[in-house]
Amino acid sequence: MLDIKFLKDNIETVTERLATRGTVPDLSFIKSLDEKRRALLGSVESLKQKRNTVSQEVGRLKKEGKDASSIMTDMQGVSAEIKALDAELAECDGALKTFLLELPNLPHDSVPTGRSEVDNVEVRAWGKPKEFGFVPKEHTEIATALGILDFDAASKLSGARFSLLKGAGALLERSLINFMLTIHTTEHGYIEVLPPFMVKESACLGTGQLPKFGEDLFKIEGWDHYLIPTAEVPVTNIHAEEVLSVGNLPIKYTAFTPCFRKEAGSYGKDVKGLIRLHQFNKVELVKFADPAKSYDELESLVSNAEEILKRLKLPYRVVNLCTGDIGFSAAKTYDLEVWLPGQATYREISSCSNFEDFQARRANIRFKPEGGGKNRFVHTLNGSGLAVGRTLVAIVENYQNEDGTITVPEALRPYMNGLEKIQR
RNA sequence: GGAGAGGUGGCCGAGCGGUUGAAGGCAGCUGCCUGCUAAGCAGUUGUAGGGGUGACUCUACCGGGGGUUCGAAUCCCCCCCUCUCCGCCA
Repeated sequence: MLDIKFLKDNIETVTERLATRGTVPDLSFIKSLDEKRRALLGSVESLKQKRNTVSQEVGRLKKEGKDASSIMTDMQGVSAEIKALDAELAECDGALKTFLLELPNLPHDSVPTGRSEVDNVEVRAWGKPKEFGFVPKEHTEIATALGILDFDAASKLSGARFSLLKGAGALLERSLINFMLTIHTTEHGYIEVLPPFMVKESACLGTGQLPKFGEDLFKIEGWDHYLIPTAEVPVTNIHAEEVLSVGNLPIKYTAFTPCFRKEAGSYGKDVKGLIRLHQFNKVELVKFADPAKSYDELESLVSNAEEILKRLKLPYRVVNLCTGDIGFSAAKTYDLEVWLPGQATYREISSCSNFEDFQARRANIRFKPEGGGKNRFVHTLNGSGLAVGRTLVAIVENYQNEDGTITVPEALRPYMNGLEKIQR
């Protein structure tokens, strides 16, 4: 959510900057709506002041045993008027809030301007795609043949876009989770969190999934709860409605959770394999930062996620998403894209963003600045560290051998009971 | 699921229809004092929003939302959460 004060004083700038994202909002009415609101507020507050003083007067008269019935009757009218104005004011506030909740974040100055993913800018690349002495296969083919992935069983149980891992496949997924969490907690200083996988509507409003993107969420029938689409939602909202002390910043959490997404509108995209599922595992990194330092924190968050790929020796590149491709709540996003030899392409495996105070304002997460003064909103950041299923895909494809086996990356072996090779 | 108790300021805790933004205590801050010394005394300390260049001032906030009333932290209704006991259960 953008700051209404900033917005109404900078309508043209805001419009221009939002336009670079591809949405051209009509902000013209904001100013008049805000003026209307302030006018209403002024009159209702002076009426309330009148009511307060007269009510005290009534109390005093009654105490003295005098008659107050005529002013009491007068005040009935005043109260009715207050009620009507309050209702009008609430309507005004509601309209403003609804509008603000559906307005995306402003892109940071360092975000390249562009319309779609083709305008994203590669920042750096690490590792060289391996040369295979044979034609590398896609993960589905390899893993299915090895009996560690069973899509037939998954679709019998749950339909399309679900997966079922077996044997060494399930072990690989579990080991990856453990591996990532261990590095982030013991080397990168994150506190591990295991949050609920269902959250209330307010949490989804806080991080920006609602009200606009409800069609992507699974809602529990007959209940005000949603399956989390990412750990970002429960973990960021841990500190909703709180005032943190600046000395504790940055607060860094890492969390493993499954993620549930409807993927509505993605029909035909990535239909094969483990790339796009209704349920997938992810290890998430979340930070609450001092606004002055949040962009440094974004860089270190990205490097924390990169470290996982480096340890696994998986080639990747870092991409600075352009204005047309960053998410609704983000001010700036780096994607990590891992090389997939079976598809001969880089695929997104992590997305790391600084949301600045966009989420903090929604979730009301503040901090007391150094030396006191008014409470301010923190900056929130998060990133995948990493998407576990896609990491498994990358390992299967990058570590495949001509004979159909998969070599286990060295860094992972301690987590897999020393297993060096996955074979039938 | 059944029965009960409760949700008040940074924390503890009073208030239960009328100067109560809220006693008292703790904690914090500021002075003063200083041979009763891990002390004493005095003052002060919330958030959000509106108006004013400003000193300042007004409004709202006692879990959330409605209602009754001239007036609600206090009464009524609905909801949420926490705790205790019972039942069920991994």
